[in-house]
Amino acid sequence: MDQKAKTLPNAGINPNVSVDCVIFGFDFEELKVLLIQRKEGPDQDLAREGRWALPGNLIRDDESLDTAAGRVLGELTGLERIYLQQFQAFGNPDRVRRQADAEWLHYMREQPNARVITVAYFSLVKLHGFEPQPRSFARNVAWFPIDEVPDLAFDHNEIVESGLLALQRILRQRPIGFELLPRKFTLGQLQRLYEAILRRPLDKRNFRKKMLKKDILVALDEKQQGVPHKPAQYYRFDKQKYAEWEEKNLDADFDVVPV
Amino acid sequence: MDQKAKTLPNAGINPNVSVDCVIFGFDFEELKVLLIQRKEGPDQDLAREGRWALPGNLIRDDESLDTAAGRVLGELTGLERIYLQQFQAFGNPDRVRRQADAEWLHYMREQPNARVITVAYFSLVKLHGFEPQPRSFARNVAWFPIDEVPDLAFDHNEIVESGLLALQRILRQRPIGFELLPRKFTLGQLQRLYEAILRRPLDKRNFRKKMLKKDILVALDEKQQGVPHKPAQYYRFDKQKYAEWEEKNLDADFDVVPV
DNA sequence: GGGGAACGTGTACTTATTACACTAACTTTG
DNA sequence: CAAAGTTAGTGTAATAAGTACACGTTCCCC
Repeated sequence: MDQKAKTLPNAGINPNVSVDCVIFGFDFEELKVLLIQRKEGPDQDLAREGRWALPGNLIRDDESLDTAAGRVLGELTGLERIYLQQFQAFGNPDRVRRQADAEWLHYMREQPNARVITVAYFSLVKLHGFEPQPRSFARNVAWFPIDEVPDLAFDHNEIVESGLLALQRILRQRPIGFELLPRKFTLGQLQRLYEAILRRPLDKRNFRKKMLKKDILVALDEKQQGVPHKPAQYYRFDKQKYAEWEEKNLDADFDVVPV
Repeated sequence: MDQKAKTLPNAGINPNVSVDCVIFGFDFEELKVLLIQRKEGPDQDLAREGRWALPGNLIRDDESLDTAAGRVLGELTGLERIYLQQFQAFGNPDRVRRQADAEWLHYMREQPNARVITVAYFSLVKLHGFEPQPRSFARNVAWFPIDEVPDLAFDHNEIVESGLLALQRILRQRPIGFELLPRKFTLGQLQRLYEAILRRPLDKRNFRKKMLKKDILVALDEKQQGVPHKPAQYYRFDKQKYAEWEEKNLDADFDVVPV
């Protein structure tokens, strides 16, 4: 039985399940999403009409969902050890139908109506100083401001929407915003990040008060340089201190947002 | 191509994706989980050694994930319009392997190493006055206290754990506890429900103060009868009032728990 | 009618949230 | 080199929320 499997071009790949990643980045001004256009080839009409889509792929039979998402991300960005979290599975019967190309022919005969279920992840990338390169399955890669996401392939607009909601929810439970910033950052940058994700203005003094009180930031011996205004103090996030905070507040949310 | 599909016993069923439900109930004392033992038959060794398992099933090609979960629940309990929410997909490569029975033989040849991905839902049932009957795919059905869940089939223990965490999280964001109680209930019962889910004691006066202040409960003209202590006031949850609360507090959690 | 059991209530203290405006430090421009 | 532009950085007073805590009440049962 393995013999036949090995002769199939897609052996070892699960034709029913994919992962898709909503990759967020922050350029100190806006929240952005990384989208791709697929290469020509057998997958071509999966993203019909050249539309932009979320990076994603069918999973292999030997990898977990998390691993598959990490693989997709790695293939696309070359980055590893990136914040990655599953947030929802999508499986409406009309969402994605596999194309009836030769490679899946056997399978299509047996499951003419099956659709692809996708497990969606969101991912946070320090886009500071990182420009994604088209590679592997992507013909084209680009960051889009979250407010200017075009019509995407399949149900990917819905997935982006849900991903943003998930990000907002989790931002108020854990300090994941730092995953989107370089090691050193200013409080102003951090506040703009929170405002970009939550999509509302926050009071500067209250935000700083609440953030500093958590005692998870350490001020560096360094200030901004070359800015046309009063230079800001740099801080970094202290993982160790956050772990301590967490231990003392086992059940509580990590909420730095004035409601 | 449909011809061949129709001759297959499992046509229209997706062999790679299932849904599983963590069904919670509350008997005024403990939080409970509904588990099943499967019927003998082709599925028999899916739940090896007669172990208890979560209710679940492979999905059909013509239904959404939510629909599939609702179907499983309906087949099992006869109940409909029950609180049901997806919380996580599980897909470790070693979690569940399809058995190589005759029905899936074609498929098994092509995907010898595929495993079943499952999308897990949690569900809240008013178990008050409801006794589940073994039916459809279940040989045996029973409620287990959340602290006394036995060794389950596959990775179902892990799924139950995650389901409880998801329930705890969401209980602090929305007033879903009422889904586990009958229409009329006392504040004491409500508090015990919160304590059972969150697994810690809450201060009675503070809990009542916070809960009543939300203005989502209405006192009924009725008190407990036949109890060997001072009879408690009955209340009911007012969905309309909660909708109003929600509108006024768009971003906030619905948190009635003294931290 | 006494004991057992859960119900129902209030207050004083501490902590968190909110709203709000000006000076400081740097660059650029004229 | 002075003025304009820009963001940084800071404090307080008023209100709201959270916390800790104890005792009389009302029913049933014996």
